[in-house]
Amino acid sequence: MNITIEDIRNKLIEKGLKITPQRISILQAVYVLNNHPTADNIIEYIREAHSNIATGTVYKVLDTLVENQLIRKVKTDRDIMRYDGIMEKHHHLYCSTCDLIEDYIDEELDNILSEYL
Amino acid sequence: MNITIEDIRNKLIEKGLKITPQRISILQAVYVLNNHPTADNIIEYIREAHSNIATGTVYKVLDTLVENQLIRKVKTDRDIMRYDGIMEKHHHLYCSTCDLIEDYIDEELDNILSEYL
DNA sequence: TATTAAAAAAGAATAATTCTCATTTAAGAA
DNA sequence: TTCTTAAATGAGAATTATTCTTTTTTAATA
Ligand SMILES: [Mn+2]
Ligand SMILES: [Mn+2]
Ligand SMILES: [Zn+2]
Ligand SMILES: [Zn+2]
Repeated sequence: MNITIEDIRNKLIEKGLKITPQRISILQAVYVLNNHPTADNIIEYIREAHSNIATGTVYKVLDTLVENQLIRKVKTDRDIMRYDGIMEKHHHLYCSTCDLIEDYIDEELDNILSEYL
Repeated sequence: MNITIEDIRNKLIEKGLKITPQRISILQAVYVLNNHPTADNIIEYIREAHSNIATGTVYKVLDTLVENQLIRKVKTDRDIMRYDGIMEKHHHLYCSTCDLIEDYIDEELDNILSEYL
């Protein structure tokens, strides 16, 4: 179930967003890095793959993707924003020591929370 | 149930902390401002009351007070730390629009959460 | 009163994010 | 295809809450 560049283009098109190499790279990076990367992780990843990209562009594009519900922002205890390409409802297990975020699905917890009016 | 300067001195003494005018002012400010003030709220409040204080001192003292469990840090959606002088266990209702934090006590919720192993 | 470790003052440094503005480009029109 | 232009990007300066560094002051104890 690897996501292709074509899939990414389609996601952008569905949202009526202009297709740019930067947007494709960034969305792909979020998927590939897939453990809630920081903006910096994404910048590093894209620059390693030989294409340069401006820092401001990355933040701008990430915001656009969040606004269009293609990715999500994840806050942690630290002052660095994390990004999440998984849009299905899920919780996070978070270790404040090493700043690791693990996806966590628990229907029982969901039920308890939704029953609590 | 107003907290006096003497109460504040005693709290500091109980924790084995040196009594300084800055520590007294800051802890008092947290109590008086009492709606989860920012470091800046505290600085403004103390400076209005005619005494000058260094920004770094306020952050340092707040950290000391947190370490000694005299106050708590409260994170919000914004990048500004809030401080809480109420040490009894309580939840927070948070409005991300106006950044207001309201204390919230709900034993039923506490029970549900503690029963959820 | 003298001693001294701890605290505070002052202001520079940090760093993630945002902002500004000149340049480039994607996408639709002709 | 070429033209047009609103939108996107690049480059780097600006922002800002917080931390750090160094010097000076002070609270607590003897
Ligand atoms: Mn996740
Ligand atoms: Mn509170
Ligand atoms: Zn860990
Ligand atoms: Zn509100």
